[in-house]
Amino acid sequence: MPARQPAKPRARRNTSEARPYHHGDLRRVLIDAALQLAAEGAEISVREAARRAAVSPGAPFRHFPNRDALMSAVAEEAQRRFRAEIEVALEQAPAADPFGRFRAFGLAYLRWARRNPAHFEIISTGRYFAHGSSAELTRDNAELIALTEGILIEAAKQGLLRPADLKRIQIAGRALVYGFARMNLDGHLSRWGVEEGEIERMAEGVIDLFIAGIAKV
Amino acid sequence: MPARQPAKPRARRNTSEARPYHHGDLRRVLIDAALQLAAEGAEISVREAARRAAVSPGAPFRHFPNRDALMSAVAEEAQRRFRAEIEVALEQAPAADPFGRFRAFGLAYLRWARRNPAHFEIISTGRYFAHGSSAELTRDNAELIALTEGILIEAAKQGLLRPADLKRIQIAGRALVYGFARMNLDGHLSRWGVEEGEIERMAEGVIDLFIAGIAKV
DNA sequence: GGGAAATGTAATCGATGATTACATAACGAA
DNA sequence: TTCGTTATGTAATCATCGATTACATTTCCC
Repeated sequence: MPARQPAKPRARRNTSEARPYHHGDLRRVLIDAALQLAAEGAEISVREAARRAAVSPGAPFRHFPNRDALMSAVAEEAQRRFRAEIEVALEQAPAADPFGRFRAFGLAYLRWARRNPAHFEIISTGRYFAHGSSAELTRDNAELIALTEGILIEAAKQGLLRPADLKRIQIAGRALVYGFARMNLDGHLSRWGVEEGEIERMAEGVIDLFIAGIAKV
Repeated sequence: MPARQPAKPRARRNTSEARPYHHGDLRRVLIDAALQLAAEGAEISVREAARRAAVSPGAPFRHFPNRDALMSAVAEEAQRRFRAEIEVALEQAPAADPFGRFRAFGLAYLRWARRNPAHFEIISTGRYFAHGSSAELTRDNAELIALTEGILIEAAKQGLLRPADLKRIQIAGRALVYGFARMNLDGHLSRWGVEEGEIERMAEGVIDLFIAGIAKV
């Protein structure tokens, strides 16, 4: 693999500067800077990312045709982390217990969204760039959808569900989890009188309520 | 009430212009222009609103200290319309039928969000301004929350619910509806294979599924 | 070695939110 | 009616941002 080292320039011409003219991996650094900007609650701007990479304002455009492309790359990275964390959580839940898996999925989803609000916003909102433009993003997303679908199919196979259209259950479940995550993100929960300390517990309660609602009595 | 007429200026000095120097009700016109900008899917910019009001770029700042204040006023107007439409829908549903009312609420909510995506986004996201700054917005919102609370209390009083914490049910229901609205808004539904024509039906199905889940069996 | 390609810089453009000094109209008290 | 005060709009200006272009430097590969 061509993991280039920064490769100290052979001849240094500069009087005092330490950084070589070429940056090493500016693309990567810009994405990380943007991710951190978001995490700090700031707007992501190309210039600020460039500033943090100690590079001229025009440099980023060598790696991204426009701001949207940077945002798209940022979203890809965030979505990768999101998916990875959920999959780790699911490894702890036995495949034979669909409701346990559903619960684990929902909790991991909500926990990540809560810990990474700005990143969650970027990957879920489709306001920062055209979501269709990234194949990787689409793939990661489809993978998560397939995951929940598999869980529900298993539940149906075991005869755990009340009679209902599977797709409808799946979408309702996702809407519930997505909605809770966004209510928190958008500051609705405090307006609903849910204290910061209660959120985690309320998340569990809401998920369990949903499961009880679809489970055969 | 001091509903001032535009009050044709007594003496006209201008050679050809039709519009008087003072605008009549620029504040109102700016809000409407901004609402229309949003409805057209464009970004709301102070300058563009001023342009549409045929007024200089600095004029809006006589009525709004900054862009956020304009956005806040826009949100207030949108939220007023939102609340009004939901309340009209609820008038059609008898108070004695809580589930019918819950259903009517959800459907009216989702229909408005679907027909006014940009306005819904503005009032729900809290990304465009500080939501706490508008008392009117807070009041309209609290009113809607109280509405759903009343519905659930009535359902409990009639013994229609399975045993569960009311607040938990309320938040779950709101998360479900909010989540569905946002999934649609954020383009998730198409990624989930829900065609445009199916959305309305799917919305009903999801709401009914939730009601069935909380109803006593 | 040396030329082509990649990558960064500098200068510049148009749009935006915001501020300031100034112009004009409306209002109200004498 | 008149005249000063206040409200409201204009013009000019600034800093920031995304984006483009011409140019400089470095790396890569034949």
